[in-house]
Amino acid sequence: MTALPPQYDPTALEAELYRAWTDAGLFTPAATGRPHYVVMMPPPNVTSVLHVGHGLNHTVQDVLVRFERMRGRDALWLPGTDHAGIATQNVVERLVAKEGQTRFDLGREAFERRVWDYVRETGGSILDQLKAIGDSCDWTRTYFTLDPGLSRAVREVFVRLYEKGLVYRGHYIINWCPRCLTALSNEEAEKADVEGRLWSLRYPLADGSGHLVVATTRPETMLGDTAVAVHPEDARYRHLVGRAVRLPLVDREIPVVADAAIDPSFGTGAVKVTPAHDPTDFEIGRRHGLPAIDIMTPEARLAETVPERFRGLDRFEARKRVVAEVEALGLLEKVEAHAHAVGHCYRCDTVIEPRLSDQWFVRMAPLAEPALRAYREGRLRFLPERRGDEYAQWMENIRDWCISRQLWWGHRIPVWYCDDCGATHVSREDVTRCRCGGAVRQDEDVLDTWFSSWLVPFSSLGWPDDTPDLRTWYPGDVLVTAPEILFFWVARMVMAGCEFMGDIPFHTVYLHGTVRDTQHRKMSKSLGNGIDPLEVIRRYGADALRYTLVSGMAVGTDVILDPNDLETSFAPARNFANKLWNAGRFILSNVPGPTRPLAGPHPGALRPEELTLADRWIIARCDATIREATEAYERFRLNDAATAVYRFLWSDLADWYIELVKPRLYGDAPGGDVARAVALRTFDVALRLLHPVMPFVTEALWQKIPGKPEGAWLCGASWPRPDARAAAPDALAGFGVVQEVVGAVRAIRAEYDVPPGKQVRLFVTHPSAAAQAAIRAETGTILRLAKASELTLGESADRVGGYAVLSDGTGVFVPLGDAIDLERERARLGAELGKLEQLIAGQERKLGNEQFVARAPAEVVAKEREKLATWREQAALLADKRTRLGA
RNA sequence: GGGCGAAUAGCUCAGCUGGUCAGAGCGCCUGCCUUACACGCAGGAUGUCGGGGGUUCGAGUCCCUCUUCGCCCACCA
Repeated sequence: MTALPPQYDPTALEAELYRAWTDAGLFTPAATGRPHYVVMMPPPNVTSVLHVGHGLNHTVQDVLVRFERMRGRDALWLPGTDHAGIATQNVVERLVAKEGQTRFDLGREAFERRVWDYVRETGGSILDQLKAIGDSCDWTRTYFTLDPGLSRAVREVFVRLYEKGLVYRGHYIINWCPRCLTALSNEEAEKADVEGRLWSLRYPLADGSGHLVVATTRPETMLGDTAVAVHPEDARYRHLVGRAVRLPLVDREIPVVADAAIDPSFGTGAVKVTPAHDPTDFEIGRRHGLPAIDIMTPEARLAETVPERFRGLDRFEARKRVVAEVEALGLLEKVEAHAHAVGHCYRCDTVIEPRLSDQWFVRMAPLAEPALRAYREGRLRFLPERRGDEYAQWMENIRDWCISRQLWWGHRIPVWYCDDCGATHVSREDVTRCRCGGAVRQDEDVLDTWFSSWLVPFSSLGWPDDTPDLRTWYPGDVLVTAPEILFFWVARMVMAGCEFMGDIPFHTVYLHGTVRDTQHRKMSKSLGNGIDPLEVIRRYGADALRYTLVSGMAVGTDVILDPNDLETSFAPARNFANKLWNAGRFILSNVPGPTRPLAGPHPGALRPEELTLADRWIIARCDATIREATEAYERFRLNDAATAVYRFLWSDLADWYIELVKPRLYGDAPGGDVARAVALRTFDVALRLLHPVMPFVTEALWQKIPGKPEGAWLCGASWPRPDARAAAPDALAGFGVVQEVVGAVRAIRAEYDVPPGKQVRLFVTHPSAAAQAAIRAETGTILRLAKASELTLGESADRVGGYAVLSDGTGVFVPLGDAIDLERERARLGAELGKLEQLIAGQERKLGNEQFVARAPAEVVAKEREKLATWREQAALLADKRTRLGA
């Protein structure tokens, strides 16, 4: 075989291996009829740039898919991109702004073309970046949520829900982003705690008999007040209900109404009512027939409906102005600090303005019912389990979904209005003319991005047509994502699956953690604390990135990485890949051709009596690792799986088996063929077990395995199974003794500074029966690894030496009289002891000084006392050592 | 305001159904360029398992409480 370089160079191999896998079609499953394993990739935004969050999410998915593929399931991981309405439109709007224009300058059609150009130009890059991570998804099925097929599914769903009465148009208070100029769903309005203020304002009674005090966090909205509300049972205000107050600044008379929605214990128990700008107030307004005065423009500036001096002011400017004027009138009762939650746009973080408008909604309760049932009946499970409660809680309190967006980028709402007869057409096909013959115009709005992504488990497979793909791959199995989109996407996919396919789209939802920095802050562009996965791949390799992410992640916990120290984070995994590489180099260079089968009916198979204790031990360890890793992968404990294989490869195979088997591999030493067979087989197994996590380095090595079938890829190879015939659990204990003996001698050598090249004699005293057998079986190994010239079972005549007791009580004795220069060693110890005694004497003087003890801070004194104690202990140890050397 | 997590070596974390669980990696200390690997090998030090109380023959592991961080939900203006 061609010599492999001593350092693994990921960049030289990864791209080529990836191409080989795709060329071989390994990621495109054939529908063989075997059990399938289907994972829907959370479609990244088409404009997004790969960040480490993708890295984590995709590594987890890829590990699971590769594992199940090797287990023989038809594994489909279906990739796609999301048109991401608001996010993408914002990106292009910024580009247009650089040219000094707005989308309104361009006009709708031109702007849409501009977005399409942008998407076509840059849209694929995120997918290419995913390939660098090693994603084994089926690129032949890649979709985009604005593809014709998926767009047809969107229309079909809209029309069907409309026909069932589950889609409706309504006039309500919705969450409005004054910067994006669109309505948002409740989920898209992220609540954030804000340290705000609560202003108490006096509203004079219209008859001049006094005033009412109302409290508000948004004083500017008073310009749109149309009532003051109190609780009907509130004795303080009962006499005022039905009377009127005079709204300051506006000079408008508004009624005092009684409404049960008011909490008498909060503030003064009297509330200003602004039906056009608050959901609760809107409901109160409805119940009492109050007018709703919209006082704001879409940009959240004050509108024509307020007194002239306020018009055009930004809402926060207006707030200051209103407060100032109220105060000038002597009507500001008080201002208090007030912490409360305020909605922010999840795309641009602008403070949400509740706004009254006409929007399209989905009635969700009927859709939630079967989705909730699936969870309650255990057909749908969550990892970690507690996330299931969040899901259930959300489903139980589900609110209608505002799906219309005042954007230009997205699926246009399939509704046409006739201006002549006023008819509304909701249609799967484009409508060009009304029944009445009049012209029609399509609804200007587009649909929420999530209105297309909630369908992907089936729309990506050809729905609404009844395609073979759909029949084969629906329902899927596992959904892997971050908890942030549990409601946006996961919960809604379950509802859509139940409604349109009659079955949930996956049975398991695995919600992994978030990648955070060492201060536990989420990594983000704005904080500048991100880690660029491509840089990590460039410097350490994709395998190192993957291994680091996987091993840092227990089920449901976050992954903490230091963006300022990639070396600390990623070098260990890179080192592991290199270790694997070198173990492979060694084994492969010593195994020139195919080896004998380990066990079984084959004529050349190894016979049990040919195996040494060490052979049986490594086979047993290998089998145990197969069980451990397999179970861990099955239980989504990817970190445990990674750790198990790491331990086996490094601590067992490399540190022990390879070391001890060397003499058998060189030349024509006896037992060489057995050693080669065992080494190759266990190494092959380890490569398979590790492949899901580190696909590249394992594949590169596996390609060199002698006897590998022509054209076979580890990526498509079978998952290893424990081989009961070759397994030897008893060897675990036996070889454990061997390891302990070697370890004990090494420790003694280190302790007494025995020169590295110096051979020692070794006595094993009163060994247990099992220990005796093990030591006899591997005497050669012990002598070599302990650098001992002879091993005697029994007592030694020497008195000077190092002694150790093993866990089973077996004693290990190393005479040292002839192994070290006793005089020199005694002198060394004596010198060390002398230095220490001087230090101790000085310290004792210091602590004997009453001035010091009385005046120095207590902690300092304590620290000095500790030092003294430590030195005394060290001195005692040195003295003991010297005694053992016969001094 | 409700609900839920987490606090274990200097750092990042394992420790799943109470009894070799006091661990791993990194870092640190001491030797080694031993012909697979110095991205390595061998040896070593380090923790009142957040504080307090309880259950138990026995508790990082169960219960209560306190402290500190984090997450989800919520129309008290």
